[in-house]
Amino acid sequence: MANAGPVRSVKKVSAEVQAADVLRESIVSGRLPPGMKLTEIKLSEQLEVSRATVRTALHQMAQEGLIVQVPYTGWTVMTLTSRDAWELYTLRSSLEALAARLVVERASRSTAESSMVKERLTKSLKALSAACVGGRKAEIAEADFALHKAIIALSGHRRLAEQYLKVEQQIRIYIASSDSLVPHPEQIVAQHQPLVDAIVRGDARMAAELSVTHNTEQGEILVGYLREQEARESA
Amino acid sequence: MANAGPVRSVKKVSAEVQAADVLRESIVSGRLPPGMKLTEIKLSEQLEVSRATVRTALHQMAQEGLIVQVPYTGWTVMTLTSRDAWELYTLRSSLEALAARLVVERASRSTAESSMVKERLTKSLKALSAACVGGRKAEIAEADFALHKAIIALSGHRRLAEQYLKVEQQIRIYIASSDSLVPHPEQIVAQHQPLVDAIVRGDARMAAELSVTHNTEQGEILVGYLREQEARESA
DNA sequence: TATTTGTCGATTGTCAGACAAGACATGATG
DNA sequence: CATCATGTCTTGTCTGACAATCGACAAATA
Repeated sequence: MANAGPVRSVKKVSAEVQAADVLRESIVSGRLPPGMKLTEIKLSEQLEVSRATVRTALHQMAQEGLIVQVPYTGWTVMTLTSRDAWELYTLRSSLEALAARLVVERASRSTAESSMVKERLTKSLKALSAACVGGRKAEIAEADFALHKAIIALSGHRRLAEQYLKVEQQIRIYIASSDSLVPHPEQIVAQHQPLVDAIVRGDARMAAELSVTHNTEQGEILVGYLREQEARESA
Repeated sequence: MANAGPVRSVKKVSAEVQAADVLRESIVSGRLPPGMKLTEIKLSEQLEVSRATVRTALHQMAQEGLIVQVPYTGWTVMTLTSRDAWELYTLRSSLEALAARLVVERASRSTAESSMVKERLTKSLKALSAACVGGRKAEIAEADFALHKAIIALSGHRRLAEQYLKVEQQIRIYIASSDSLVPHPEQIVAQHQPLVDAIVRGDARMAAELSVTHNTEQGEILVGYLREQEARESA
């Protein structure tokens, strides 16, 4: 994620998917800001694909919660309120707690699985720690996402991963809009270490609980920040 | 749900949505069985809409997890394995537990909210009870879904409701394929009563726990049934 | 003035038809 | 038997067109 490869090479992907990828990246990176209006024709010109292709890509993005469509009127980049933030963090919290439990269960099945889980999680945690030392917000946020995503991936639950991805992408919209939302580097490792420990230790209950509390805390910070901002704007 | 209004009247819906609705209904009702192959052209003739319109409807159904697409090859109605069942029930379990907690929290905010929650849930439970007396499997399953969905709706969490709907629809594919999966009528009320009680009583922890156990039990029955069936088929 | 009505431009919704591209089955060939 | 050409089916994508709807502004009206 940090160092984009020079060429995508071999893997041929359909124009649909390419268009969707470009759009998604533009949105989660903040290049297309919330509220930005998108029109099919302009996009088809910019992306050099037909309107039909743009359309399917737009529909997919809408499905992913990154844009909204108003019939016969247009598409706009999703604008998220404090309530949306609440929804996203409560949901994320639940999904991660489930994932944490599943990872523990999986690790308890064999020593091979167990050591694999341990290895991946400690690796992600180390990467996060390193990013915190570096101090660059974007990298920290990325490493943070990566750790959480590692837990999800280790759960081996396809639908869970899918739904989680959707939540994550929407959360990225906030991060793109203000990296003051990234917690202080000193706290981050301290926040994640216990969770990883609990999973590695095989304490499912604790792991789930830590997932919930961690996300809830993060969520409350974000919700609070947005509430303030909304109050300021409406004044 | 029971008595459909005489005429849909005013509300005009787009052909896209109509096509999607027809398809969805055909699948969850079992009229289009799992594994059934769908081709865009045939569907466009049957539904009397253009291929483009069918296409967007198909994409949406794929998104909802009801059909799968193999590039350049075709669309088929989703076939679900025992592993899929496991995924669906673990996910459902988590989502419902979250919803239950949120409903309790909401009910604790005002007596008006509280009595509304109580009213809706007891109403749904009574309907379920009545359906059990009736004894018709399809109606029982429907009332069961309705109760669960009522809890979700009462949580007031849009994204949660969306994701839950997706899970529910996929579960319906199983139910459509064999109504032997509907639990025995005598047990059903006994299974749901404690959950409703816990919510009404305001016991969030218990409500969440009951959601999990209830779903897990249901899920294990289904997974077991499917495992047997799969073993029989592979033999 | 305030309110309703009509008109117009912009944008999506839907359509038809065409061709390219990939997947799959079949049969020919070594 | 393995491998490779071949043909067919279906989706992927494009072009261009027209209808339906929305939003805003102007005009008519009370």
